[in-house]
Amino acid sequence: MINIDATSSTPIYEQIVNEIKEGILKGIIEPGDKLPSVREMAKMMTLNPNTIQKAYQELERQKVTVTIRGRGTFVSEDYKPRKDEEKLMEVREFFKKGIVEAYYMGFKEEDIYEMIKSLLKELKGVEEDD
Amino acid sequence: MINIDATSSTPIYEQIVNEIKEGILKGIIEPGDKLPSVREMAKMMTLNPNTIQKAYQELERQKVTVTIRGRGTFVSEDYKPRKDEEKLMEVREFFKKGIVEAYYMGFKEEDIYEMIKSLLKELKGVEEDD
Amino acid sequence: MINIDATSSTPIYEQIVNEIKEGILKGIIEPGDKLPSVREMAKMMTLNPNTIQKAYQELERQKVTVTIRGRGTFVSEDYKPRKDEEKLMEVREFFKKGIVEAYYMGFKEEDIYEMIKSLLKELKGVEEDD
Amino acid sequence: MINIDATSSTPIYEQIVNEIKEGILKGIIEPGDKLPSVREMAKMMTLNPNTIQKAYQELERQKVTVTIRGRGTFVSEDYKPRKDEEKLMEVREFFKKGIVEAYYMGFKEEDIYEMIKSLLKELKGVEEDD
DNA sequence: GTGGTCTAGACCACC
DNA sequence: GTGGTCTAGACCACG
Repeated sequence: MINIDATSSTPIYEQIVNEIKEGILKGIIEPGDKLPSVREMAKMMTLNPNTIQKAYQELERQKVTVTIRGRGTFVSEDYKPRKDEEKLMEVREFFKKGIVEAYYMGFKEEDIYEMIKSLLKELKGVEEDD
Repeated sequence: MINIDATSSTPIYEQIVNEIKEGILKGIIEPGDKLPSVREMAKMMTLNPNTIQKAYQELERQKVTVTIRGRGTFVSEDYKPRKDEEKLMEVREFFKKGIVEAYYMGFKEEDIYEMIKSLLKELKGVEEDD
Repeated sequence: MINIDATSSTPIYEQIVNEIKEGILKGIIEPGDKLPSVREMAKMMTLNPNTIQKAYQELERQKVTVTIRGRGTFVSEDYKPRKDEEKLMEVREFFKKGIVEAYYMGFKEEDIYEMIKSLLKELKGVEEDD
Repeated sequence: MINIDATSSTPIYEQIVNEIKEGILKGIIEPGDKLPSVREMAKMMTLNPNTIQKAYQELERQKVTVTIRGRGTFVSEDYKPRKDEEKLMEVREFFKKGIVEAYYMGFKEEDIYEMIKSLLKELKGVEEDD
């Protein structure tokens, strides 16, 4: 389920964080679900346990997961979205970089909207029916 | 004109590249314009000339600028957009990360479209009226 | 294995790039092989690590190598040749310069073909027999 | 007749040298012909006279031209090809770089011979009938 | 004046 | 351990 590109410039632990957050949005992983243990995950993905550990810590820091001592790591059931100024700028930056690069690839506004639309569908399409 | 965030995890030279590409899109810098010399820019931004040099070389590698020996670095007059598969994935990734983070901030689809729209206006709004 | 001519007008980092690409063609270095670390290579060649770094980054930019974070730099296993117009012109230029200079040395057509043949053998002769 | 690319990494004076040597091979300029004066050439090509001067000096150093004080610069009538070891290595290097890059573009041996053949025709085709 | 290369030495994030 | 970034300062070729 989790695809890692070892040659990417994005750190592996960050790729894991992204993939898990994406999996939750898509409904593949649900609130309350237990994540595999650090060791288990490390073995599955043939990665250094320290890398998984760092990913889990980051997820917890973002309140996406909670860790219960002795039980494991679970997807938060009561995740409360929080807009802080910093996060908002970060999102803007992602979009801005995307748009700038898109323009330099010859994209038109419509192409950009098209891509956004397709990504929105991919990420939340599952729950579209509620 | 160029804002650098020294605390950002994005390397300084990359921030410079982004800012210049953005400035060109916005029409603040125009094709044919000369960029400040490496030393001049370094002094202006109180950065090491090597850092500017790296940014300029990356811009040239991307064909955003051309350098003329002994004269300086200029914004390309004949930039030809090219879509390669890799670049396309990169853009998709930027947007995907933006959308995922936006959802985790509590954004709705409309909020995302709103932000994209505002960014598109900011980046290309100047030329929209001709 | 890598021979550097410090007196050459060709930059050292570029000589390194060329030598490594040549080594791969000759089969001396194989896809998947790890290159010496930047520091190791720098020590071996008594060069500054930054110089090696620049060579390695250029190799990666050309997709000749990939780097895996924390592990090192490796020869690409899946190198996909791509002809772009610009590269084609570059190759033509190399050959043209070679031919012009050859004529000025008194070479005949046969001599030129002879030299090309000998170089082709040298560069790919190893795999010729499979 | 002389095409200069100001954005090329090849120095302008060197491009001039190459173009003139090529023109002589092609028979466009003939032994005994007078080259335009430095100032004249500089005005024609809108280049700095120093650049032309440097090109002419290099041509003379290579014995491709001779300068007669007060009369001007002329294409040598009695050019004697000289193979020195150094020149030979230089030619080999040009060809080697061309071949290496050609292989990395996906060229086969035949493609390389094809390109060489086409260049030979282009450069000496005119005199093929003697 | 311009950009390009190189050295020396430092600090950092990642695995 | 690995590569990546940055500073400081030097030297060079080119126009």
